[in-house]
Amino acid sequence: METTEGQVGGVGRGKRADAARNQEKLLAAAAQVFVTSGVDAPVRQIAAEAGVGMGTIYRHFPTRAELVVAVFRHQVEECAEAGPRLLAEAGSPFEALRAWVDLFVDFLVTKHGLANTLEPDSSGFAALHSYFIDRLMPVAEHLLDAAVEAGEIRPGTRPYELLRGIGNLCIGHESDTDYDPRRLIDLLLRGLQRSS
Amino acid sequence: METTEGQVGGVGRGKRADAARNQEKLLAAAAQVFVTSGVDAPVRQIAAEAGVGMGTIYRHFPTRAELVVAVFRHQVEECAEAGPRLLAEAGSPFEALRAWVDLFVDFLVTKHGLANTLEPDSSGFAALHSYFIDRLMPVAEHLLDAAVEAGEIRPGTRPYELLRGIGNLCIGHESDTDYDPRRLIDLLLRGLQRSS
DNA sequence: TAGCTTACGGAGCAACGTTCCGTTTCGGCA
DNA sequence: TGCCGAAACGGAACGTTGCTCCGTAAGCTA
Repeated sequence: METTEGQVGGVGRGKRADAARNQEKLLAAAAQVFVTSGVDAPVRQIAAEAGVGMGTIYRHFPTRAELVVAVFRHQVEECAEAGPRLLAEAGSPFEALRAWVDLFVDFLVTKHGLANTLEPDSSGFAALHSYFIDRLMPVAEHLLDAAVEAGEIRPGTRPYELLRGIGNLCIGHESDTDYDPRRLIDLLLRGLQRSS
Repeated sequence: METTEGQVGGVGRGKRADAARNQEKLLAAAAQVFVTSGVDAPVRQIAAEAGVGMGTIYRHFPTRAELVVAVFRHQVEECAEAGPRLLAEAGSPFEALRAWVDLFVDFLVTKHGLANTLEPDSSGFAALHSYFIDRLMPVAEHLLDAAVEAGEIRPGTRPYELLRGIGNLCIGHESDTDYDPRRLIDLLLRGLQRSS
């Protein structure tokens, strides 16, 4: 599951200088292109934007998903870390859950087309799915458990399903001004609450 | 919005015999292929199954969406007609709404990949989206209004959003045994209920 | 600086949706 | 019955995609 070398982050320590440079260029170019054309942008376009050949992009990121993961790693990480913090700060576990879901939705909604890739198959995006789930599901689980514990929501909701549901609801919000996923997600959260 | 001639249903009245025959063959083949390979099946595959050339399929159904619409028209119609009937039969408007949503979900869930095409853009599937919305939104609206009227749910939920939300939640349920859209849709409906 | 290793670039392949047009078939009319 | 224009057919061909492959270029080490 490695991106290029043993561990992530260091871009290219130990690699050849040009390889490290190109990896940086690719990450920057991809981030740029994702903003304008969405995460489904043609690989060629990203390569062109980076001034790099097709071979290079696939050597650094054998799968599109790995490129996407690399680009968004930071933000996913932030989102994951926000979970426990919100739990400590917010007035109640449920409020923490709500705030965290907002964060997650913001993330998905601002990344053109990201939500569509959360499905397990999604033609080669499996790695992306795994990464999201691996990193965020424990956080969601923690928040849900706390809210159950506090008696604010009914037990029985699966963290995985909640994440996928939220991801799904965020699909296609762009280019459709009549559709605001947040309202539906709000309904979902209400549905979660203990109906006392 | 016509499929081939002025009105739907009659397949090919007034057309040449071979044209009518081919349209039938295409509908049958498409229905068949959709079951096994999903609605995203390659056009070539449908043409081959029908024993027909590429040109023929595109002449009859200028857009994939129109083919899909033609194939599922019956079932969409049934679903639409079930709305008022359920309202009359069920114990309460909310129960009718729930039953109707169940019907809708069944429809989406049994058609491999159909849910994915409900987005307004979805690369040429715009016609499909329009058809679904045109036909089903009034029904949903009616049910929602009745439930609001009866004081069972809070007002303010847009029928369009509800339909799209349900559609979205149904995406990707196949090939993921851990994901059951129905549980989430149940949450959504709970969230709709007046929290008295 | 020589030479081995690593990485680069883009031509090339397969699959797809869609278009286009030469060929075939139909069916009304003499 | 035979003719002929219109209607419909089939599939080759085009553009676009993801991805692979390998000859070439660059970097690093000794």
